[in-house]
Amino acid sequence: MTEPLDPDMFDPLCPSGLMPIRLGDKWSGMIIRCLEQGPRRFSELRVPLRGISAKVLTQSLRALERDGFVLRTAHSGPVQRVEYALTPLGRSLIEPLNTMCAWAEEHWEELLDAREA
Amino acid sequence: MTEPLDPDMFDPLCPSGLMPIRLGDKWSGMIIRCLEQGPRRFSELRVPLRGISAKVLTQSLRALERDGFVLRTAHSGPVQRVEYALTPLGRSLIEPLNTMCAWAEEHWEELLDAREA
DNA sequence: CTGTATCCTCCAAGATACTG
DNA sequence: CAGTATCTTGGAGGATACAG
Repeated sequence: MTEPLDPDMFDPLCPSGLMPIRLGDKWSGMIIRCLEQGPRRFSELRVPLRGISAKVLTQSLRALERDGFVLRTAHSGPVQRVEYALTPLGRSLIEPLNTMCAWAEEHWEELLDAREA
Repeated sequence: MTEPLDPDMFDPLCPSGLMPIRLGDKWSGMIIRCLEQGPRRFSELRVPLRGISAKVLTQSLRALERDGFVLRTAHSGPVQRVEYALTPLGRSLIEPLNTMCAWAEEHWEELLDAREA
């Protein structure tokens, strides 16, 4: 491991390098998982993501939208109603996300044990 | 999605919640991938991880060690020589990591396109 | 070679208040 | 309801110098 990896993780355009940009933050992964079962409204997302501030949720959602993971739809009407849904690209992330979570469920006891020692 | 997820992502002990702790940072995932092919020395790791400072590499390695992903071995001798290797737990992360990277390789064109628009 | 010790900067995230 | 506008802060990450 003295040579750059293939693909080079530090190429600014490298896939691996892109991941942290949007999934390395605190909320993106969780938001995507919250949208797995179908579109949700802004305030519906705040419930399972307890603790998230409106500002941060807005920021995260905007970023996910910009990157094509999420689609924002504002329904006009007497009461304001905005829905967020996964795009096909966003849905394609569900599987790798689940792989990670499956790993965590399978190994977190070990992790806790290691941390104590 | 108005109910807590199952498992609840915000349980302090939840697997999903644990992930960002060690893999959400900038370097942990990459370090683990750098150790995939076998043990590496401190300075060998700095090459592919170009740009990482000694301080940050040390911090990351210590954390990975504490969590049981990496094993540190100091070989005594005339010249100091320290090797880092994946533990079985660390190796078990390779697959989910590769799943993520495979996703990225497959979709980053879409991601770039979305970002331009 | 393998780190420590300092100092510094930046920014994600949170708190709070306010708006159409 | 779905956000914006400000202000603040903790801590990750980096630069540099030094040490065993």
